[in-house]
Amino acid sequence: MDKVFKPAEVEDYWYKIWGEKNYFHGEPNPKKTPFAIVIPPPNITGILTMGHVLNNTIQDILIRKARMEGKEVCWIPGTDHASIATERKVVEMLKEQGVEKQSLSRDEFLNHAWEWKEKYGGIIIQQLKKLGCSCDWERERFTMDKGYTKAVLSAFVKLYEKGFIYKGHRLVNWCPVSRSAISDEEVNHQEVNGHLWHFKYPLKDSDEFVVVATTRPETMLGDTAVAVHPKDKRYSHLVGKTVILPLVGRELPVIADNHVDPEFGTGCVKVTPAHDPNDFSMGERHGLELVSIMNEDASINDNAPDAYQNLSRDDARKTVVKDLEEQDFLVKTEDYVHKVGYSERGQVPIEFYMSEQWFMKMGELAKPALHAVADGKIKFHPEYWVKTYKHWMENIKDWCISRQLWWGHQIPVWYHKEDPQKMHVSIESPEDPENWYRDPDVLDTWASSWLWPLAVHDWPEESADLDYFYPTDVLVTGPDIIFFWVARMIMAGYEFKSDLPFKDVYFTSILRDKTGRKFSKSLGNSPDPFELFDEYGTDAVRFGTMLMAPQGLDVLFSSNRLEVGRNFMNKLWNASRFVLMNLKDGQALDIDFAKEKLGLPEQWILSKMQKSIQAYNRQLERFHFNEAAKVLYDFTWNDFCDWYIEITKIHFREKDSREGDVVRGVIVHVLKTILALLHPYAPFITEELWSQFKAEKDLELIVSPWPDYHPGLVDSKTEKTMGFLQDIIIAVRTIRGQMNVPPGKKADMVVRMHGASKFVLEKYDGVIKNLCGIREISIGESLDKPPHSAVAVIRDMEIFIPLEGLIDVVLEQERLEKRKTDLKVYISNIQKKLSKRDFLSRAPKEVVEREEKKLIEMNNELKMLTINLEMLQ
RNA sequence: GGGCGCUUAGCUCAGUUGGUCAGAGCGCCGCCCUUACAAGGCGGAGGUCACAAGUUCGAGCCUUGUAGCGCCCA
Repeated sequence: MDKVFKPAEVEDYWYKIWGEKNYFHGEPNPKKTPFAIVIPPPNITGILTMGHVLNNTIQDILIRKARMEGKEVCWIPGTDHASIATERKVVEMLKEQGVEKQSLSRDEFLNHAWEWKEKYGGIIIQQLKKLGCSCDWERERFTMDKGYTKAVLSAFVKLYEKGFIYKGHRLVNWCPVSRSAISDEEVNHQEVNGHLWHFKYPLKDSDEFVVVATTRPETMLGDTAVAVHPKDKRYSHLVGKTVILPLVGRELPVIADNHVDPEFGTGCVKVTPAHDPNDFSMGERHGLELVSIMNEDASINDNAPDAYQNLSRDDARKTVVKDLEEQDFLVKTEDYVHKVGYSERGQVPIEFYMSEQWFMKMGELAKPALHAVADGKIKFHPEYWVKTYKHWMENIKDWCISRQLWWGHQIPVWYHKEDPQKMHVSIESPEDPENWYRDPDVLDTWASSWLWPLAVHDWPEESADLDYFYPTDVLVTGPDIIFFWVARMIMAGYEFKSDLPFKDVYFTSILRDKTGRKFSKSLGNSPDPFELFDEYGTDAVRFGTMLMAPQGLDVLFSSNRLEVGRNFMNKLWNASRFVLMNLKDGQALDIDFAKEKLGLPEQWILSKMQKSIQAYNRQLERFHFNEAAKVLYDFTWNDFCDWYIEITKIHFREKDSREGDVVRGVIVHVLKTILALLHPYAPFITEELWSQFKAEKDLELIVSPWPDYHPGLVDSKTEKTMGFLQDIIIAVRTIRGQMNVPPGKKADMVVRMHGASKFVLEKYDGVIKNLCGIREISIGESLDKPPHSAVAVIRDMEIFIPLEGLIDVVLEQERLEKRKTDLKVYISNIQKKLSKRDFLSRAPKEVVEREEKKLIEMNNELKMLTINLEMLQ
C-alpha cells in the first residue's frame, strides 16, 4: 500500500465494478422491504454544483445504508426538461448561428431543441456517476419521455374533466424575456433604489389639478382613472369630476376607493388596470376601461400615442418623464426604495400583463396534502418547515400553468376551426385533425415534475414497479422549492394515487460562500466540484461536505474545510496500512469474542464501538448527517487510532503470543466495522480497503451487511477503568510536556496511593510504560516524594515523576496553582448547591449522590495539591 | 406588515430528555520526522453560552421581552 491515499486510482475502478455486478438495480421482491428514493431531477441545462453534491451525497448515504441493511433498494435518477431555461438556451444558441426563433416553425425549433438535449442533457448524469451515486441507472427517466408525457397529459385531462382546470383572461405575471406567463412562485421580490415621480393631472375645464405619485411613469399611458380614499377630505370635492391625462389626452374619472392608501405619495393615485393587480381589482369594482399599452416584450404598443410606440419600457419611462417635465407636469422626483418583482429565469422585472391562460384550482387539491403534513403522516426535517408549508397551503391561489413556449408538454386541447368555443380535451388528438388546431402553449415545467414519483413508473399505467416502490421513503431537496415542487408532489400523490408520495422530506442546507452570499452562477462564487474532487478526492469532498452541513442551517462553505475530510481519509488509509502490516499470512481472523479472554483495551474498544454504532444509527435515523459523521470521525480518530492502535503496538512487538492473535482479530474486526459504517459517506476508499481485508466468503462492501449493534458488549465498568488509565497517562504526558522532557528520555514514576484501584497500575503497567515513556513504576501507601519531582493528582493517587535537572520549580508551582484555583471554584459551586435544602429534597437521588462524591474527590485532590505546593515553597 | 431561523473559544460550528469541571475542526503557543500517518504525534492556552427578566432544587437548552444578523411571504 502507498503511504498516502490516492483517490484517483480507486474511484473509477470501483464504480465500474459495482455497475458491472448490477448492485445498483432494484426489482420488486416480495421477500424484502423496499426502500425507494426519487432523485430531484436536475435540469438538463445544469451542470454539477456543490448544491448537487450535498443533496445527492445525502441520498446516496440513505440508499447505501438501506442496501447494506438488506432492503430492496431503488434510487431512480433522471433529468427535467426545464421549459423556460432550456428554450432560452436553444434560442441563444440559434441566435449565435444567426437564426431567429420566430423564423422557424414549431417543429423545426423542437428538432433543434432535441438535438441540444441529446448533446448537453446528459452531462449532469455523468457527473453524478463521478460523485459515486448508486442510482438505478436502468431506470433513468426524462420528463419528456414518451411514457412520462402521457402521464402529464393524462393528469391534465383528468383535472380538466373534474373541473379543476379552466381557462381565463387574467392579469398574469409576465416575463418579457421569455415572453411567457409565469407563476407567482417564479417571481422574486427584490428591493431596488428607484424614484417616486409626482405628476400634475389637470382637471377638465378648470385651472385646478391633482398630483399623483408613481414609481412607474411609463404606465401612465394606460391610465384610465385617478383614485382617492373616500374619507380623504383633501380630495372629496373632486370625486366624480374628470381629469385630462397629459401626453395622451384621455379623460379620466376621479373615483373613491377604500384600497387607496392616503399616506402614499399625495394620497391621490393613478389607476392602470391593465398593468397592476391592485388597479385591476379597482377597475373591476368601478367598471374602468382596460388599456394595455405593452407588447409581449414589454415595448410600448399602438394603444399609446405615436411618439412612444415601440419604445422599450425603459426608454418609454425616460421619454415620458422628459415630456412631462417639458410640458410642466412634473412636480418633483424623490429617491424611493421599493420592492420590484423579478422573473426568476429572465432576471428582469416582470410585467403584469393581460392575457388568456390556463389555471388550476388548488383549494380541493390542497386539502389532503395539508392534512398529511399537519398530522405528521409526512414528516419534515427540520420540522419547522411545516409552518411555512401550512401557511402557503392555507392561502393557496390558483396556479397559472400555461406558458407561451414551445419546448415542453403541449397542452392537450384542440379548438374547432369553425367554432373555437368547441374544445377537444384528450391525450389523443381528434379523429378529424384537419378541422382542429391545437392550443400552442406548453405546461409549466412544475406541472410535469409534480408527477415525478408516479410518472417514473409510467402512471397511470398499472405496474408492479409502481405498486412496490410507491410511496417512496425519503425526498431530499432544497427548501427553496418547497412550494414549487414538494407541496405539489404531495397534492399529486393524493389526487392521483390517494396516497402520500414519500414519508420523510429532508430539506438540505443552502450553501453560501465565506461571506455568506448564496452560491450562484451569476455571482460566479460557486466552486467547481470537479476541481475539488481532483484536489481532495471524491470521498473527502463527500465526507467533508456532510461534516460541515448542519441540519436546517445554511453552510458557509470554504474549500479548505474539505481538508478535514481529506485528512480523515488519509488517516483511515494509514490505520489500515498499519493493521495490514501486522497481520500474519493465512491467519484466521474470525475470532469468537465471547469465547476468548479479552484484555481491557480490547473490551474497551469493543464497548466504545458498540456505543458509536448506536449513536451513529440514531443520528442517521434522525437525519443528522453531520453529527453521524462526527460520531464516526471521533471514534475512528480518537478511540481507535490514538488509543487502541497505540496500545496494540505493545502486542505486535512480541511476535507469536496467543494474546497477539486475539488482538489481531479484534483490530481487524473494529477496522472492518468502521469501513462498513463509513461506506455510505465514503464509498470508494472503504470499498478499496475492504478488498484488502475481506475474507473469501465476503462480498463487496457495497452489499455487505450493516454492522449490528450488540448492547451486550457495552461495558461501563471497563470504560471507567480504561478512563482511569487514560487519565494517568495524560497526566504523565502533561508533566513531560510542560517540563520539556525530551521524548526519547525515559522517566521513573512513583505513585503514592491508598485506594483499591492499585490493581489497574499493576496490571496495565505495560500500557503506561509504553504510552508515556516510563522505565520503572513504584507503588506504595507511604512512599516519600522523591526530590526534584513533578506531581500530578489523579483521584486517590499522587504521581511523582523525578526530574533531576529538568524540573522548573516556578513552572511546577504555576501549574499546580492553576489547578488549585480552578478546583476551589468548582468546590465552592458544589458546596453552594449541596447547602440548599431544596436541592437535597427535590433533585433526584443520583444527582445529589454524584455531587457529594464529586465534592469528596475534589476536596481530596485539593488537600494533596496543597501539601505538594507547600513542599515546593 | 406577517412568519421563520440564527447569536456558544480568534474563525467556522456541534451540543439529544434541563443534571459530570461546556465540546470539535481550523488557527495560536511549546516539544517531536517515535518503524501506520508531518494530510502526522504529544502537551498547552483560549468561553459572563447576545442581553434582560422569569419558570425550576438546577438553564447553553424551557417561557417572555430586548438588540443585532439572515431568510421566506405579502
